[in-house]
Amino acid sequence: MGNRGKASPPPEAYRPDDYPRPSVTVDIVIFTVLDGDLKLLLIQRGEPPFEGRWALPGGFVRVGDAMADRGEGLDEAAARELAEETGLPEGSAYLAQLHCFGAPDRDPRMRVITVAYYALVRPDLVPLVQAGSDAREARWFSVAEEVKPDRLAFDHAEILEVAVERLRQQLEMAPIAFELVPATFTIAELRAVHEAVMGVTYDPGNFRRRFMRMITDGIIEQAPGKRPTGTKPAKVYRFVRPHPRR
Amino acid sequence: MGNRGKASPPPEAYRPDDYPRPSVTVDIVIFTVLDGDLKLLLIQRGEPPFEGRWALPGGFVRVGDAMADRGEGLDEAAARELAEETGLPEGSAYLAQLHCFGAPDRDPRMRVITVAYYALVRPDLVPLVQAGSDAREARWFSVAEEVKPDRLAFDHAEILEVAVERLRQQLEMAPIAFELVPATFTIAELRAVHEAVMGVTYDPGNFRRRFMRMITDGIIEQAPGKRPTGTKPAKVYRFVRPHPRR
DNA sequence: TCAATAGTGTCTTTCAGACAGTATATA
DNA sequence: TATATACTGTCTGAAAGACACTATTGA
Repeated sequence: MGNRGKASPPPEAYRPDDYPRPSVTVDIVIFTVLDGDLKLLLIQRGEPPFEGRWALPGGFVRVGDAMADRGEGLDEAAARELAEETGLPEGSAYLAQLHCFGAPDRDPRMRVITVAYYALVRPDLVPLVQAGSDAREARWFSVAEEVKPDRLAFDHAEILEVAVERLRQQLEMAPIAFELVPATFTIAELRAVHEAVMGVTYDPGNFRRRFMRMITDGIIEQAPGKRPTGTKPAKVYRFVRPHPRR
Repeated sequence: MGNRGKASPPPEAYRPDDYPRPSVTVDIVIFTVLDGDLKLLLIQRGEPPFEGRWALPGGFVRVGDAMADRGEGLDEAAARELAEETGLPEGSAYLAQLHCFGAPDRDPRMRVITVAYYALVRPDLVPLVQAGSDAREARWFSVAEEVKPDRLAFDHAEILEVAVERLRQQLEMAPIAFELVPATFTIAELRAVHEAVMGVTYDPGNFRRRFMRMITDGIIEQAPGKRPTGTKPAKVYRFVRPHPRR
């Protein structure tokens, strides 16, 4: 980028300060899996536009005011928002940038460009969530059963759609399922996460074998103890780098 | 952070207009493959900062000034920049959003957040490129041989790195190689593209079989004619939806 | 005729999916 | 004892990689 930037063939030398600037926000699609169901944290808006509607948590990126204060980076802003909205300590959830949305009319008030992130909260942390969240109403919704995309504020339905798509894709490519189970877990629990996210069922035997390979690959290892299941107790495993952020 | 309205747990009701806003640009990593080599279009900067250094083409997103004019969307801005910088008609290259970069100090002058895109230009269009590009010096660089990441302006080395990574990933997942060959192509040409992008060599026989499957899948089909190769002429194929944009 | 590339065939390994079978806990 | 789930084994088919082989052109 550079100066010049404006119109098609104009020569050079634009002082960027001359350009109108958009507001920039981060919005976060916060997922967890509870009881074998993919859930999403939404916040009820307290004022217009979309008053009373449910929306993704988010907020403005702190940009600073000039030379002195340059504000925060995008990942930083997202981590801060995530912590603020959930009450969880920073770094306790997986967080990754998703996509940038900037349709001119996505906010009726003004031009707002948002950098969407998605976050994965381990289910054992969910009980801690409500605690820290601020005044506004926050609730977990079942993505499959409860979320009504056309009732979401702004373009958040579109963001959610991209997020689910990306989550599914990542789940098949990266060792990311561990971000959605407690520190130790059984194969069945891991399978439940996959099934909840992908919206399919997996053959228990085949699924197990697939993850047994991760043991020989050194990605997961058996942990001490067993998990009672109602019938035969199951072995528990843990992710080798115990719940890595990145 | 010091916007006057800091913001951590504050109740509500910020008039977004109160917040300082960043400049927002789009930067485009424009790839092509020429002579079996992955190339990148860079532009030499004519003024500080980074005067004389090579940079990704890009420019400011038109944001409009108020109610009346809301400006353009991000994809729109990227398509416009791409057209302006290459002289190619809009829509003649594949274009997809890559990632958003917003480190506070990525532009020494001021706070600038950039939405990075990557573009794929078919090699048969490359000769048309210089024509339309404006006064500034633009040149194709071999990504493997010529680009010196630490000589690039701003954080463009980082953007490039992410772009190459994404391109490789996409090449293995999506029918995207067709964006880097002429409308009709031989298997060897397609293989050359894959080899250039991935930086490896493929067994010709195995590679062929892999793409023969795309015929039965209806993704590519044989086209009339043969391509002389110096020895035995090769069959030519075409992408079934002839070079789809999206 | 030779060199070079186009194009085909075969063998092996890996892995996913279907599915049967065994083991071990609780009710 | 019954049953539900943990866990193991087997078969099949798809696909990738290594590699040998045939076909067809230009020089």
